[in-house]
Amino acid sequence: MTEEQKTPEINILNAAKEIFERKGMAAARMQEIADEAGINKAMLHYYYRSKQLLFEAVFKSAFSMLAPQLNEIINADTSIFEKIRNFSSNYISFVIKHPYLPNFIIQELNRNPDFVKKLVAEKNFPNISKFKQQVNEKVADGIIKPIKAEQLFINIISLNIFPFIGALLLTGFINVNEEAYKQLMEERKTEVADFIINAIKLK
Amino acid sequence: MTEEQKTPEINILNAAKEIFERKGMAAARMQEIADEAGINKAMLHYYYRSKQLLFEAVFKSAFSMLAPQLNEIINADTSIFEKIRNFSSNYISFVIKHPYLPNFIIQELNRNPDFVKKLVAEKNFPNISKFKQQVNEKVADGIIKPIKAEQLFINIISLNIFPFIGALLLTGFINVNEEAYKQLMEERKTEVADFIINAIKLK
DNA sequence: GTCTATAGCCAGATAGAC
DNA sequence: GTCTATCTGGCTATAGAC
Repeated sequence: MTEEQKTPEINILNAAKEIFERKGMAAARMQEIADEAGINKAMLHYYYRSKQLLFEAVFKSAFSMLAPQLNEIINADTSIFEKIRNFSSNYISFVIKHPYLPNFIIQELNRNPDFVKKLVAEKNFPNISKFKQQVNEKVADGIIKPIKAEQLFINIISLNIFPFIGALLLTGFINVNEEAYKQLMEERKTEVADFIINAIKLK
Repeated sequence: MTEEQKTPEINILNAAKEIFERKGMAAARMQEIADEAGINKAMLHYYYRSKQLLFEAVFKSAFSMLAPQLNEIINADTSIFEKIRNFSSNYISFVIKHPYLPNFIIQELNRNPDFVKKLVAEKNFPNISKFKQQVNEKVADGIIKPIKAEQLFINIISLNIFPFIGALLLTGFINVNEEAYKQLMEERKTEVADFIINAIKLK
């Protein structure tokens, strides 16, 4: 069906995502969201009561799209190298489709640190203990070089997420246009995993 | 001298940095900046005319603190491995002292993409061509594994910057307190360079 | 449920006394 | 140069007709 049959709630939520993710909570305007949704400003309040509540709905929805992606690296039932390859490839593909999403999450977490405590308390953050154990085993077995699982985790996330968050900064330095930068991101679907595996593999 | 002899302009600029970097342009309030500076709101306008102009002064000042740090990796007159070691160590030390700065820069660039074009045009971005040449040489000489200089550059920046921008997200996953996370960042002053060098060094 | 009109508040900016 | 008081515009939120 080309004609989407969506409820007003969903329609508003999608419009709000669009605007909030691009502008952030503080700079977003309810009028803009209404325009994006093709409805009246009053409707936003009718369905979501306030800007704050609408924002929270968007944030939760966005976070629940990102978290499972990150979860994959932690609790998949595959070898450590495969996890790294799958995650990098899948995650980069995902973010190419949702370029503003990671920036939005991180931005709003930074503006509102209490969110994190709440999300942790609600078990919205997968625990990395399984990944940690796996890394420690491989280190002990002499498969990978000695490295703290936490540092490896930080490296994997950094290499996959930052190039999107810092895209504008990086294009400024590298001095390429948007098209060429996209090409670099495509390459990273395999490049990043190769880089990480080279860094940790013994022999 | 313990009593700082600073002009009102500098005093305001410092206060504005503090607030803008933590809250971003849109969420920052002139009243808050005035309070932080210990002066009246009207003074801000007397010295900087408008919020927008004050913001631009802050952004330029912040960017000019960050850019030279990044410049170092590109145009230092040392071996590629030393560059990576120096940069990682220096940059992480720097950001530990200015934790909100990279996030602020990236955030405001993302909200205002035209800034980038302006900054590039004003030559505020160092060109990476020297770094590129150096990487290509080392690849040709069989010192490092084949890798595009652009990808290596992205990796270096990502590994050094993201852990600060995404600190809240990462602490959520790793499930450590602020103190333990700081300790991880301290370790990264050498860990990051080791990781990168392991990834690219040929045997 | 959906709209128009408007209340009410808040923040940037300025007027004007000192 | 520095302050208090105030204007003005814009934005969230709601009242109320349909």
